[in-house]
Amino acid sequence: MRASKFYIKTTREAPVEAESISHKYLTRGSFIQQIAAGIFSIMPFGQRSLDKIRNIIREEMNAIGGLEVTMPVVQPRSIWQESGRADTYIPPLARFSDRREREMVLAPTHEETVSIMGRYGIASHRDMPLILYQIQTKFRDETRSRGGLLRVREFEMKDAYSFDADAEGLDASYNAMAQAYHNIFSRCGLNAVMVEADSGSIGGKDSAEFALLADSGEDTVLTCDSNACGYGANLEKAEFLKIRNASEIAKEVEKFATPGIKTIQELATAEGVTESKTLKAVFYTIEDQVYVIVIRGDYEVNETKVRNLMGGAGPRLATRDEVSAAGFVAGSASAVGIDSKYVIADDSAVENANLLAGANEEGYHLRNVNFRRDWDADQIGDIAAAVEGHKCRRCDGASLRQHRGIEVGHIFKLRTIYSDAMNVKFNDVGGKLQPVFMGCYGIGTGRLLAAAVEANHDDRGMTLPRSIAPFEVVVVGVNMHNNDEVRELAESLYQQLNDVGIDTLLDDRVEAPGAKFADADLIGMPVRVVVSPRSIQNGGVEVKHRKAAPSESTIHAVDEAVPAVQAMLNR
RNA sequence: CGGGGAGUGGCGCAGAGGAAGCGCGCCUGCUUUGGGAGCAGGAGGUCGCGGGUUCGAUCCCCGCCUCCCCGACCA
Repeated sequence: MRASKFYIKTTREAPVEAESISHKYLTRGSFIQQIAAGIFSIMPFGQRSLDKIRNIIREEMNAIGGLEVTMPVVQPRSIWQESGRADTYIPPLARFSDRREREMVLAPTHEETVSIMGRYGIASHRDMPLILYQIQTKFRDETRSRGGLLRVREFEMKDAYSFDADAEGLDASYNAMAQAYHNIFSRCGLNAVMVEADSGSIGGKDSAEFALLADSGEDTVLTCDSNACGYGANLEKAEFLKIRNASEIAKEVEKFATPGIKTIQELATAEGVTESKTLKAVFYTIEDQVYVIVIRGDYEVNETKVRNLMGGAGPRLATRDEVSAAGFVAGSASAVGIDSKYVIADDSAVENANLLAGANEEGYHLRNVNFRRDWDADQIGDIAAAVEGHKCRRCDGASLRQHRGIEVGHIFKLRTIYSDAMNVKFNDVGGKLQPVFMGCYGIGTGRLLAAAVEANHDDRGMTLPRSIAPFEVVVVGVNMHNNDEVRELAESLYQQLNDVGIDTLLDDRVEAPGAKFADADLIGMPVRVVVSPRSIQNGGVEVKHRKAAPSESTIHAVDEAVPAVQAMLNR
């Protein structure tokens, strides 16, 4: 490709609203153009990088037997009613009516349509395993967009779906997909970690997320410090080892005055004990009912874990009015004297004796409160949030470390939730009708590009790996428009590089050399070849890797230039 | 959904109740040519939209729209 025929509209300055590195560089490099909040056009440079990403994904999907399909963005709402998600997936689901007043949605994901595709043809265990995938546009109307392509409303996703006859088959498909994902991310220059995750609104059982650890991410990921252990999970899912207090004989409850004390910290300080000797009471509303959630004072509640414990209903913090209407005294609240139906407890709260708790009376607390004797809960489980420094539960010792991360991929074992709802069934070996075991697997292509920039850049621009940079090599002809020798050599080199299959851009624009160098660096041309009167005088052409300093170029004789470029590309 | 901020040529910004400006970019010509060149001459704006106040509003007032950032959190 010749730069004079390409659409290069780089700028020195990025729009003020561009906060993240990837947003700035992708905008300045004319890869993307914003149209509305969370809605972008992809420009020619961006298109080239995304095409390369898509091809890497296709190769890896095809390698595990995936078959590419395309499913519709616009779908009748009725199929969402069939799966039961029409009413549970409300905010992100963009709806409209067509001219016949038929209710339509813009697809945010494709479990429904792929289930319909699956049930059309899967009749026998012999039809499986089957993996279908597509690379296609999604729309989610809820998420607050941010960071350029990092989080958008309209986005392209590679979504794959597996169909298997049983749980073992699903495990095999899931594991093959996990390996394919590792391959994809490493080929795109990303060191992504696979961590356990909550399955959220997609549903299903096991799920894992692939995260690029980066401060610009909006995900929180915890990993075990021990390399041997390797445990990792996102915040919604992460478990940790709860350190129990030393066991004690239960003592008599004592009520005592605590004027002005409202917080756990104040209470623990006033009594001269650690926060682990206290019980914290927090109020959540779940389906219009106020619940008191009890957790040991040194831990925090993880809402996602509460949702899962309560069967998927969305908890939210109760309002001040709801709390007082339910008869609780904020600041001095506890589960003591509360009907256990409305009490949810973290296991940390029930495993420790003689704790401090609110007296449900303004200005009073209780000493020596004990589970079962003084209060009870119908729902008990792990609902505590892990934070940096907590001990790993997997290896019983090492500390958990907390990171920010960009979620670049997510894989789920759906099992039979969609096949049951959507009637995807097959005859097993014994001739019995069984639901299909499904899995689903997603990668956001645009986010992957943005993440790759977050992970590969310097102060001059992007340093994307060869595999996903828009071009592999740029040949810069210095003043080639008015120097025949330079022009002929640059043209010849351009031809030779193309002939050996290297994706090359010839910068034949009438621009000052500095402008061409600045653009090559901004866009992140992996290898730069300079042809100029000076290079010719020095014996040939200059070859430089993008990551090398501007002074670190090497001169190569003309007939050795192509092998030198190939060697540098492959290093 | 809550809180904060911002809308002025393609991009970055300034501006004042009375004839819309600067830098970058763009066009033409000349000069220049190794890290975003110089000179000269040009093109390009419904000052987000609607209403109000005023002799006069891009500026003041009211309403709306859009975009960005932060928070989605413990009583």
